[in-house]
Amino acid sequence: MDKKDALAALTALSQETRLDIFRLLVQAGPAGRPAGAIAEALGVAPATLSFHLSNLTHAGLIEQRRESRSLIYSADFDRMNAVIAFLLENCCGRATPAAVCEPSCAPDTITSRCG
Amino acid sequence: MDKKDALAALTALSQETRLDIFRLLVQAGPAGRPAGAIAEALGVAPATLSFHLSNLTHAGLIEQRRESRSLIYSADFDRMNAVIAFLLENCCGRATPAAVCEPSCAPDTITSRCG
DNA sequence: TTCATATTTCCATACTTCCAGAAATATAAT
DNA sequence: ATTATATTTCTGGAAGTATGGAAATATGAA
Repeated sequence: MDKKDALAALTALSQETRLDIFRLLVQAGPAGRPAGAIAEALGVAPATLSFHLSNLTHAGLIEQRRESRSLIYSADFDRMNAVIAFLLENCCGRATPAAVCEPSCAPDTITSRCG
Repeated sequence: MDKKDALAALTALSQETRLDIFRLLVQAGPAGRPAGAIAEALGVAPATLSFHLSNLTHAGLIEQRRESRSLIYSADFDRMNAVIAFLLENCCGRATPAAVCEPSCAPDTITSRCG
């Protein structure tokens, strides 16, 4: 991940509504959540939610898929790993531990380790 | 670290000049760097640098101390650790490894480990 | 095709952030 | 005291971001 991508991710996550959306989707795991359910859970207007979902998507932090009439959004865990790796490498002056981040629905599969 | 603090840190780091400043200060280690040297290194106007330093300070990511006429800024590594811990806990659905982040000038003292 | 549901795009408004010149403040040297 | 150096605060304009109502688009059901 280069600086441009990291800045985009940090910008996306530095807004309260978007951070809330992302946290919700992390909890939801790979199954994700339809836009409507996110809007209801967080109490934001549909147009506003759409604006923020678009922002998170362009930052590469979430993915979209259609299921019938619903658009399902889910967190991109690999991308979030890359963001954290960038921060560790560039803003902490040390090397990155492997795979620190996993879907919460699969806690048994955590593979992180430090060398 | 609560959500409010994490948002402040993410907001601060999501701006290119401020990310550059912080990276420079991480490289500089606990010794830090005077404002003038940062301005020169990054090629930003003094007033602009001061604006960004103030922003980073309020976010808790850097500290200031005076040495004669110079104001020396340095990265707050503990705070950066807390930001990464927040991201791991809240945006990755997993627990935090201990102390992932150390001053680059003291690589021998890295204490990180995963449980 | 007609209707309902789910979501986005368009638009205007309100607000925030970035920037750097000019003036102010703090410290130190002569 | 006067002068020089280092940095911040003040200021205002330009640019970017957030919000939500209304209209448009996409899908599916009757």
